[in-house]
Order: sequence, then C-alpha cells, then structure tokens
Amino acid sequence: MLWGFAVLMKTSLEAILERLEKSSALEEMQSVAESIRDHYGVSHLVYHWVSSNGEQYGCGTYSMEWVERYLEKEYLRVDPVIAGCYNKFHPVDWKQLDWSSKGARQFQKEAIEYGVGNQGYSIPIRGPNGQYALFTLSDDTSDADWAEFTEKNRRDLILLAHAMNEKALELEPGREGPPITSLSPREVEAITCLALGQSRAQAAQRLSISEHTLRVYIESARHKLGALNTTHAVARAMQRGIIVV
Amino acid sequence: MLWGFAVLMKTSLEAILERLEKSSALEEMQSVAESIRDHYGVSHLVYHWVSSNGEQYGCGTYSMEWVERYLEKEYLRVDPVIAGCYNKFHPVDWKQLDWSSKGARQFQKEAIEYGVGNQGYSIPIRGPNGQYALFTLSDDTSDADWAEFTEKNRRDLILLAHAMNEKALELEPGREGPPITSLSPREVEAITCLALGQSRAQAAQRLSISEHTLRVYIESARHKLGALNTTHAVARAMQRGIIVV
DNA sequence: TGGCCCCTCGCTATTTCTGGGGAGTTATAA
DNA sequence: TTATAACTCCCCAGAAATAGCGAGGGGCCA
Repeated sequence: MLWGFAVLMKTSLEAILERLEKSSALEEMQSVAESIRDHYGVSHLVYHWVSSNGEQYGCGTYSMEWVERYLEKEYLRVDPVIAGCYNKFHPVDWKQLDWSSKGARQFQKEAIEYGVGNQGYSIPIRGPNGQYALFTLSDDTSDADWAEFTEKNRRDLILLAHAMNEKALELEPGREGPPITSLSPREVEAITCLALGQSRAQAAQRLSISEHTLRVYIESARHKLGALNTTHAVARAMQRGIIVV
Repeated sequence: MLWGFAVLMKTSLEAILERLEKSSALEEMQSVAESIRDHYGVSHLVYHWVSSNGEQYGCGTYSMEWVERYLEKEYLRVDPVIAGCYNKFHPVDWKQLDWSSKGARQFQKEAIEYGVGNQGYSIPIRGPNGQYALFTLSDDTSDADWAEFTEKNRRDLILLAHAMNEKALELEPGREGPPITSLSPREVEAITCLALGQSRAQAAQRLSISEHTLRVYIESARHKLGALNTTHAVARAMQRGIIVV
C-alpha cells in the first residue's frame, strides 16, 4: 500500500501530477520499507522527508487510516517527533522527546490507538536547501527490549537511513542540470550582513563601501534569488545554504 | 600534532580562549583520526566542520605546514572539496569535483606538493543551524585502487563520519541549557509569511487580521528572538528551525 | 481568583527600504 | 579581442517598516 503526502502543503494539479510521475520510485521505496520492517520484526517503518521546495513525501507501513487521520488533523504541527528531531543530528529515541504539551499527549494517545506502537526510533538526515528527512522505526514493546534493540541495530539503521535517503534524492526536483543560482562574493557578504540584523547603512560601513553600492548588491542578489524583498532574499539564501548565519 | 582552525573567521581573544577550552576534546579526536588513518592505511584523514556560529574547526593528519599554508592563502575559498560537497548529501569522490577553475588547479598542485595525495573521498554531514562537516580520507594511489577501496569501505566510513560528528557536537556551543525561545502559533504564522516575501499588508490579509495586529506579532517575535529587525528575526527563526520555508 | 500569555484593534511621526534611472574600472571568459 | 560579469559610485521620490503610546476579551494554570 503506497502513500505519498505530497498534498500536505498544497493541493494542486501540479502536486498530483508530480506524485503520479514519482509513484514508481515511491512504490519501490515502499516495498523496501516493508522488507526492512519484516527483517527487523518491528511494527512499522516510515521514511518521510521534506523536499527542498517544501513539498512533503513519505512512504512506509502505517495504515492508510492513520496516515489520513494524521493529514486531516494536521498532526505534523503537533508531532513531537517532527519538532524534536528537527534540531537533532543523530538518532533519537522517542522517549527522549517532549510529550508534555496537551496536543502532543492527544496525538500520542491516538497514535497508539492506530497501532503505531509505543516505542519509536527516528534518524534525522539533512541536506542543503532545507532538505530534511526522518527514517523511523516503531514497535510495541517494553523500554528494556527497545533499548536493547536500538543499541544493537543502531549502525545498521544509520546505513539504511542513508540508503533510503539516496533513493529519495532521485525524486528531488532539479538536483542537477539547472544551475543553482550563485551569488557573487560581495553579494553573499551583503546578504549575510542583513541576515545578521544590520541595516543597510551599517552593512555598508562594515563592508567599507557606500550604501548605494551595497544596495546594488542587494538588488542584484534579490533578482538572482527571485525574491520579492530583502527579507525574502535572506530567507532564500539561507534555505539554499548560500549564506550561513 | 593538534591543529584547530577556529581562527579562520575571526581572530579574537574569545576564539583563542574557546580553542584552549576545547583542546582536550580536539586532541582526542586528533588521536582518533590518526588511528583511523593507520587502520585503513591511507595517507591522511581529516575531519573539518563549520559550527553553528560560523567558527571553523578541524583535526586530522595533514602536516602543520600544509594547514598553515591553507589558512594563510585562504584556500577555503578556492577548495573545490568544500564548495563541491556543500550541496551534496552523500559521499563524494574528489574526481567528481570541478577542478577546472584557475584557483582550483593551483590549489590542487600545491596540495599534492604538500603530500595530501592525489585521491580523496569526503563525506559531508549536515545539521540544523548551518552545521556542516566533512570527513575526508586522502591517499596517493591509482584511480582503480582508490575506487575499489572506497567501494569496499564506504559503509564503514559513513559510520565513522557519524561517530566523529557526534564527538564534534560536544564542542558545539549552547547545545542544551538555554531554553529555546518559543513563538506563539500566530507569531510563527506571521514570521513565515514574511519569510515567504509577503509585505505586512499581504501577510495581514492572508492571516485575516488587521495590519496592526500582525505588527504586534512581528514585534513580539522579534523581541523573543532577540532580533534587531524583521529580516534578522526571520533569519533567526529559520536558523532555529522555528519556521520552515 | 489573580496572574500571565495569547489574540485582536487603534494612532502618529520618523526612519529605512525599494525601484527607477546612469556610468566608470577591472578581471575573467569566450 | 570583445563580451560578460563583478565591483564601485551617484540622484530622487514613493512605499514600507519601525518605535512609541494605549486598550480590551479569552484561555490556562496555580
């Protein structure tokens, strides 16, 4: 059973068409997910990622009912796994997360009802352009058994997450071909200053150029990035990893 | 022989003090790097990362002369390995990189002179807040041998890169402790709209509130984030993963 | 129940940014 | 060699953001 949730952020004809185009790759990942689940004998395996353009995809072994419920209720915004792993580098046990908020508890209760399992282990992976993926195993077992399981298979899971990710990358739009917009060194410096909260006057002083020149850089960078204003340009530059703050 | 290049971006008293504080951890990583090099019988192993605050660190087995040369000449800005891996997710063989630019060829020539080796394999890893690390092996050997070596040890190296990274994270400033500022749902929505390039008027319309109210959210978010202006607030919110664009 | 935070709305004046225009030098690339 | 692009400087007028003030209703928690 295949499911993609490319519709999370926007429901459009393009999203549906894209999804169809990608269905064969997703199906393949789907079947791999089932194999992994069976191999490790856990309840579920889910791979879920946010593409560089903000679209979300997923494949895994959750029941269709749970996926629909998740989407319908917009649990993405409450799910502590999503929020908790976002700032993590390395594998995270669900027990380490913060389930204290009201929404999170409600979510947890429902998840267990839908057979997700009380234990979970998620491996976050990140790429440029805001790509963010989660490789998750969940099961219904005791704390001790789960700890032993994750400890034992930790390395395998990291490698599996990597492999899954490599596959998912094939679905990424414009990975190669379309040249990534590149800013000139000065433009990068200018945008970086703005991202640090400096006004144009301050930034110009810092770069030892006139404010007019600085403005030219910003305008130029804005156009290259296809941004509507300075704030947008900074956001895009950060998202694409062009600047680091 | 330990080397840290925390001074790349700024040379300040704080940088030096920080470096001293971290020296024991760096030394440990240094010795691990040497062990790995010996185990795999390659010429060099280097682990190099950009911390979330933009400071750069490294440890590895390059000669002190080469490191100094690299820093002195600011090769960081020319090095195709840095630039080429920045947008990559997965292990990269140096042969796949673009060595065509004038600066790159000069750099390559010197690197070989300093004993870096003609072959290299780098594994990029990313985390939130712009963290970006490279785990690199280099050697002096034929294309065929190198291909066989990397193919064979690929999985090991991914795991080693992960482990190294975990160690490096201990040196990250403010990983825990300082409570992460949280924005209210409305504030998040407001900041998100701005990050998407909307003006305040547009954002207000989109959220179906008055522009004045929207402004209150933005001001509030700005203060919570300790930001100097809207652009800065958006940058910080993105950096901390509070908003996703 | 009192305190705290979230959500909503209003006004004014000042500062800053944005969007047009043009122009010269240098360096790298075709 | 001639483009092409990067870097630098300048003017102006209109649009937008910022800083400061204030006010009321609703919900959650101790």
